Amino acid sequence: MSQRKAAGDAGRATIRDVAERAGVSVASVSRVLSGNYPVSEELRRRVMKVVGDLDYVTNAHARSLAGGGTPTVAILINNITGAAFAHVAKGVEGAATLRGWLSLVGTTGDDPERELALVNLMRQQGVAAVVLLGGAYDYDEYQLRMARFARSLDAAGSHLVLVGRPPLEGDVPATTVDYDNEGGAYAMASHLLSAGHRKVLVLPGHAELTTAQGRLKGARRAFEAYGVPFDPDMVRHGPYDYEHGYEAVEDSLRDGLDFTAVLAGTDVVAAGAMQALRAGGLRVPEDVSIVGYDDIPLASQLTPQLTTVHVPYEEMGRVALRAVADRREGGGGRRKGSDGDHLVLGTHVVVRNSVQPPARRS
Amino acid sequence: MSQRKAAGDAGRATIRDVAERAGVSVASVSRVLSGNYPVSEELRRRVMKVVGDLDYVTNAHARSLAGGGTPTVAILINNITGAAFAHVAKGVEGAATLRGWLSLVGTTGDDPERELALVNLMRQQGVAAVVLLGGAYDYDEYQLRMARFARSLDAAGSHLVLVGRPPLEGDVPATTVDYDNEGGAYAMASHLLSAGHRKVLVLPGHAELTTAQGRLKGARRAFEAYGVPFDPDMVRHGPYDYEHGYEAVEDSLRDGLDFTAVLAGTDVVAAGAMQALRAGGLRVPEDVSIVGYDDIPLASQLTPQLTTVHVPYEEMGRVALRAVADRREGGGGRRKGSDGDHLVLGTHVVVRNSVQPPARRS
DNA sequence: ACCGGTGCGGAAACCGTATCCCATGGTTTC
DNA sequence: GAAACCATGGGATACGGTTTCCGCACCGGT
Repeated sequence: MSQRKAAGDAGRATIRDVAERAGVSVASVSRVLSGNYPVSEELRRRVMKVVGDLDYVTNAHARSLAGGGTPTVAILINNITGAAFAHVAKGVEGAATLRGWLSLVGTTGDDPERELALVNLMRQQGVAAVVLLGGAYDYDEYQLRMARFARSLDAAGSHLVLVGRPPLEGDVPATTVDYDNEGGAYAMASHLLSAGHRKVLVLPGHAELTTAQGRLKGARRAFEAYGVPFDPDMVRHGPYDYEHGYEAVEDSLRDGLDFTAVLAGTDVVAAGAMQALRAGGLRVPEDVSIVGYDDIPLASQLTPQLTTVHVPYEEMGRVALRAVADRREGGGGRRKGSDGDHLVLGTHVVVRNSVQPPARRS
Repeated sequence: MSQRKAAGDAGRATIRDVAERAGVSVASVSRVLSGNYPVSEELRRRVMKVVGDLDYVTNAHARSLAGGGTPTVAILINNITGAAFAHVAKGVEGAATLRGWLSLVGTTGDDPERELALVNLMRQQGVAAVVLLGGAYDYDEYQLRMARFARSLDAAGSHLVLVGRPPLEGDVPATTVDYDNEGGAYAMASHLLSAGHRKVLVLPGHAELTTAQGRLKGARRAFEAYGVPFDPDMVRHGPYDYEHGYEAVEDSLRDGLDFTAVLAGTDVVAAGAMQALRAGGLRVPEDVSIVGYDDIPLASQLTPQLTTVHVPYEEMGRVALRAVADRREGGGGRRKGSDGDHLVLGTHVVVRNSVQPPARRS
């Protein structure tokens, strides 16, 4: 339509508008704003005045096209509603902000299709790194897919960070930030065993989920260490949600399963289990003990407060971001599997009030 | 360094690389990819082959500079850890994804400074809209600040959406998606009153927070409607967290306050209150009834399950995004305060097991 | 066989910013 | 007093795409 010169025009002000109005060159405005070049006080004043008047902000797209631009991290999360993930996200975000980085959050809803789309989207955005949160499904296809992602991102100058899942096999350009999942489960199960429990209902999670596998394995090892036979019939798999905890216990009670404790794969599952026990007329922890995993706020808000395994989610987020930042600054030095590509954080049992020595039961 | 032509070069592939390798022009590649221009089958095939080989994705920055680009919504949230906010975010995200929009999440940590920085950051990103989540602090300065944000964004072709807080006063270019906060509180309080409760401890939240003010006002109106005098001493203000709920009840018990029910401003506050009551040797709901507000998953996971007010958080998110999308498509027709700028969603009481008629107490 | 139309590919002009290179004027140095 | 220099500001170009405008072929019609 019009010559786009019109004063009160719509659309945002450009650096050119500022330059023109201040009677200086575009380059000068850019320099005043980025401040990486000597400028006279007079010039700075004049430019800043106009910037204020026009409420000008630089166009981030143009800036990053031209080479500048603030680094961005993308956080890919299954479900923004999950407390544990939210804490990791918080950690990443906080650490990113601290360095002036930007962070995006995308949710995949557990849909591989959507995950693919998001990774590509992030690649388009030219993000410095993509942080993938949560346990992985242990299919071969999944491994391949991730390896492809990693290479793809790497080729584009970006980087893949896996948080809360085991590292990829082979020589894949990705960083993993993990926690001692199996160790936590071992400690947690040991806690129950040393309290005298022998009949334990185990709700590790989905059988194909790496976190569930690790937790189950840790528990198993503890049983072995205590010389207690591990009964596979006492294991019920299912999703990490309240409903599963509830139903698993409900079913077990109906089936007449004999147990004095529940080892839940997650605090939320534990909450469901607790509710089902109550519904079944059992007291916690007098009749049945319960332990969880994750140590989300919910754990200390339940009655009784839940004994659980603390996972340093927020710190994992911070560590993940630091890893990316270091790699980016450190220049692309060593690349291949030299360690530093796999960080493992510790876990520990938090003892609260949901465990007692087993009472005699029917 | 080198002439940037080198084949296995680092950095992502450009559209030029694709064109060259496919033996066609840059324009043709662009056309094949955006698909808004007729292309021969042969050409499409050749280009797609190379795109696959090179694992090429378009540079989002360049694209949006050139006019195209996918619209982006920014979600600004106080604390990503809050369940209610997370649900709104989920709603926004879901609706955005559905239309192929992108969404960012930023957290302000309740820091006005950071909020300002984020809004500017989003302005730089050229987002289609900025969605601000959560109750507002009712200072005059805050109103001014928001009005400035709104105008700033509007001038840049973006738009401000306020979710879960009352609309801005005056003629400000912003959309508000709100819920019937006061009505919900009115209904909730009525529920307690009709059960026979007359001594109610009220924990509405921070006195300056608009949501807290609305909830308090609704409760007050219910008391009036029932002809029950409202005792200001029975109101304890504080943050919307578990600790506040716990401490408020703990203090009230210590002070010897006489109450048969707790009207909490939030489910999380209710959870804290419940715990404190138990710690004080009181049963819920036999000795003291409790109600919450928000209806986050926690509410139905507590024991007893919490009677609360359902707020359609996720839907609010969807509605917020729809409002933005409509406005963007509908062309900048009407602007000023004609309604449609303020949407209000309904709330309703969800009755569970945390309320009983009052028992006789000391 | 010539002409107009149609369909498709190419060259070039932007989009808004950062930066490289050069011009200029005043200051320091011999 | 002239030459070399430093501090600044301006002009031009690159970044990676999209899109408009053109031109070239190839088609059918007369």
